[in-house]
Amino acid sequence: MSTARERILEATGELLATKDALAIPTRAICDRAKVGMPEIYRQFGDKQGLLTAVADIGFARFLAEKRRNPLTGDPVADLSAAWDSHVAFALRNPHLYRLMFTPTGDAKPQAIKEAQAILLRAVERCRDAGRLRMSPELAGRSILSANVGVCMMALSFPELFGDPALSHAVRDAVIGKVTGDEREDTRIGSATLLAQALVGTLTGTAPVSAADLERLTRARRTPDTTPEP
Amino acid sequence: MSTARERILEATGELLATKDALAIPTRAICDRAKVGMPEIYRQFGDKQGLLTAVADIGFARFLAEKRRNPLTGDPVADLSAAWDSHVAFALRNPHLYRLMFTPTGDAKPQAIKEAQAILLRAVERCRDAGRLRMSPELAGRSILSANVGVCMMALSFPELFGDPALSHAVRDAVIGKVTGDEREDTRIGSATLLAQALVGTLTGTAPVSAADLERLTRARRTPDTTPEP
DNA sequence: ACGGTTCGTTAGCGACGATAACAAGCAGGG
DNA sequence: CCCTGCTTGTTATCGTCGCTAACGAACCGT
Repeated sequence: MSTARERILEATGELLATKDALAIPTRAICDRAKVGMPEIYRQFGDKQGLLTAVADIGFARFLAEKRRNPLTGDPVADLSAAWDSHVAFALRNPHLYRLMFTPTGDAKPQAIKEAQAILLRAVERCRDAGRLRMSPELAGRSILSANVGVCMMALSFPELFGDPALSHAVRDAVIGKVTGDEREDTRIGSATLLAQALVGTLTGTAPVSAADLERLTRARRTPDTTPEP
Repeated sequence: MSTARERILEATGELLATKDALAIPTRAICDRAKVGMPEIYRQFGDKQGLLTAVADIGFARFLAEKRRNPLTGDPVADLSAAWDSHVAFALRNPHLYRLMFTPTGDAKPQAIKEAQAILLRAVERCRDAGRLRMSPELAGRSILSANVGVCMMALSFPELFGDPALSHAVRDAVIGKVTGDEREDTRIGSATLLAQALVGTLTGTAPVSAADLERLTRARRTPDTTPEP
């Protein structure tokens, strides 16, 4: 048999799969957990305390799911995968997600700092790969803010904002801005082709190596890594 | 003397400036509005009905504030200004904002479609100026989702996400991606300079006009407007 | 065996959302 | 004028909620 505290947390989590957190009566929790009402207040002091404890457990699951995400060689692709797993978690546990990311009153779960820390590490891998254009802190918070916004809108107004293409658009926008958007390369590449064509038509000589041009443009690009004032 | 309905709405709005919506007792509303309790239920049928009515009034103020925003010649700059006024409104009316954008239960205010419509018009002005890279609908929803996310995180976790620089970073990211980021022009411009230098060194002739190259690159860019499959 | 801690049970308080029942005012038509 | 119908105010009450007090039973180490 599990302890009373564990049963209360588990029962709350199960009821949270059906109703919103504030719509769950403590008596229903006690019934399901086979516990008397005072046990909740002995263990958590408050209903808010119970809910924040549940939110923290939710964060633990959330972060465990993110840690289980394998790291590929491309840290930017890992950022995208983390974004998608975030959205999937929100859609799979809507009420728990709202409890975690829109705390009521002054009951802010402190586990969000850990989520930010994990994102920070993922962003720092991008920086180490030379693919970050701002401070890791600002980058991580930008991604998390936009990610939460997409999830909240998808949960609150699914008919208008539930489209997965919306999530992908915002994801590519913010990740692309934070890291060096790979479209830059293709665009500069097309300008390179243009330059090659110009050289070819104007001189009739063989075009310059694309690798040479790429090296030159990369040299021009790196100073942009410093944050704007 | 105003009608009972107006007094109830006004009283609720005033109390909403101090507490969260769900923490406001209907009796406090009745006391302040000088109304008996049944009046609320005669007018709005429900507390949810009252709150959604208040949320709709909040949307009206929100949209009026946006409409008051003057239109400059640069539609992209107008998008940025709209983003900033959105954030300012959220920080000025935190509880009302949460009531508007994170509805409880099934009480979704329908006024959000109007907000999306206004954003849509602002985005279409960008498209008419040739500065849009996706469908206006997707663009508007992307901006609104990210905007709401920044506001919600700033309200819920101000010590971590209250930095205005964070709002600006996400704003520039999503607006830059949706419209044609002006950095593209500068980057392509530098590549153009590179091409000019190449042409100059390899041939010794006068470089091609930058306007000609810009016209060519713009011709290559427009097909990207079509949404990805 | 004993005292302290944890857990379960009952009962109850005060506040809340919501409703019923009824009275007061005020319109317009006979 | 009264009668009728509608909106507004008043009081009382119901059921539920979060929360607590009081008491008792089980457990555990010394």
